[in-house]
Amino acid sequence: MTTTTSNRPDVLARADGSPVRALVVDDEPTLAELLSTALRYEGWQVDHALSGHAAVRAAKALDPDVIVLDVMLPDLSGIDVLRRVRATNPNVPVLFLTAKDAVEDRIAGLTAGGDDYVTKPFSLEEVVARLRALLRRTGAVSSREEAVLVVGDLRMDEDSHEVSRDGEDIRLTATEFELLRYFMRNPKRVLSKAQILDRVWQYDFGGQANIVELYVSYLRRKIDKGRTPMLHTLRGVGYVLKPSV
Amino acid sequence: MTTTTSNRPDVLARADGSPVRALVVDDEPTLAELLSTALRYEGWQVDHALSGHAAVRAAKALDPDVIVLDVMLPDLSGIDVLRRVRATNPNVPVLFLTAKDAVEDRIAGLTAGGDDYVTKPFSLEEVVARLRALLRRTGAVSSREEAVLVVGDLRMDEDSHEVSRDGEDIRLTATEFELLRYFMRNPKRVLSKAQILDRVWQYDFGGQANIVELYVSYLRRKIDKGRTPMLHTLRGVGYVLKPSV
DNA sequence: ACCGAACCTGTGAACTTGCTGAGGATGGGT
DNA sequence: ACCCATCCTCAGCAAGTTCACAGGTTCGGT
Repeated sequence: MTTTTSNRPDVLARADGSPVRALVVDDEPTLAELLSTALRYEGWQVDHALSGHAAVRAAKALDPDVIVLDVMLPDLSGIDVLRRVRATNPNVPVLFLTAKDAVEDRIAGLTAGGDDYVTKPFSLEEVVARLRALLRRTGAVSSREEAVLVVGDLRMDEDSHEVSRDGEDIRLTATEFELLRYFMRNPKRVLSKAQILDRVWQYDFGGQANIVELYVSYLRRKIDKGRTPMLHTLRGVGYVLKPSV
Repeated sequence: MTTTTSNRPDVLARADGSPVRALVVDDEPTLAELLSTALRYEGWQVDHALSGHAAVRAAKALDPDVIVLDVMLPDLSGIDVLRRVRATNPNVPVLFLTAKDAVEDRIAGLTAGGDDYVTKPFSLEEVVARLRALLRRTGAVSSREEAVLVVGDLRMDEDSHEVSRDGEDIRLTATEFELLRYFMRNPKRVLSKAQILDRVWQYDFGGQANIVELYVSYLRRKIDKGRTPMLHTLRGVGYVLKPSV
């Protein structure tokens, strides 16, 4: 069961086994590209639209399983796009992108229907996690999978944010949680510091590169302290999370 | 029991197991959309009509289990719609939406048959709760479910509005009750402040965002004071209600 | 053994987030 | 008309979190 089309342990798929279809809507080409690439890496089929009108057309033509929608588009407001898209795709879940300091971007009611949003600047890990959560909830994909990640005796419940090792509860901060989630979604795979930085930190992070080392150190303190280590350093390469067995 | 079609603990269904069918009638597209999406998220099958005539037609065609009906439609009065709908669907329960300052006796006439109403602006949590109550009362759905929510030693009777923890009665205000109900319908799931705001507060709430913090604080005072805490803060993420075990 | 590079981690400052007391506004009930 | 419960704003405090920096440690190669 480990060797499917991808060696990722947890690629989501639709009921008929075909890949998840996502539509990314952002007028900034760089961001649209960044998101598209990240989602393709999840094994999904991705299209993107650079305007509201294009988004409405694309939604109609492609019938995506999920939509990532920047609420700040030049031609149509987020709510307009949503309404028009819902006219043809009444059930598609939407993840909204909104500026953090947006003067009340009127996101009110957007999460009410079960949709969700993330604020810019976001981390890719966060976007992907939320999309997966949306897909899980709406049942659009065949996920035998629960919202629980398990690696060895390490356990993470994405819904309740509970983490435990060998039954013992572990409290993590938001950043630690995201970092560990990234590791747990890629067990036994070496992740370089650059990869981790790109994935777990906000895309505009401009700080010192050793922040990853610092947080790995924090994580080890919480999950490896006094136990068989699961988080290993590969000098000059990166880090791996491996079952302690 | 964890792996049903949805991971919601309490999705209502009809006798034959098919989803509940709801018809939303409101001439304001945004509101109709908001309601429809929220009800779909409950796992129901939803259609909406934007006028009285369309509503009558839709009711005939769809034979819904429940109808959400704005009494203030441009083409037909609420009474007319009700009368015509009842001609083809004599038993369908109706939840009326009415403006706050609407004349009281008219509503009284409408709801005489066991129907119910909420005033605009409403909170989604309230609408959903009333609809669930209507469905329960009319027996249109197979609800093994009682009107009682239980999480750990916390108990809430939705019909009598009684709340107790470990046998001890707790008096809650209306807002506190709705907030706790939302938590109890989503135990062990992180709820963000935005989600809570969208769901528990009226859709036109434009106030300070820290209102959620305030009410969580009130709730804790009443349900957690001097006990093992059940309402936990996840900094930067949201809140979770968990059994104190 | 030695050396430099890579990595680890203690310290503390800056910042963010959440909590809660005080009090104003509102509205229903008597 | 008054009172009281409730809802909500505001603002200050407390606590948690993120991050830079720097000195210490480990590792691999020679």
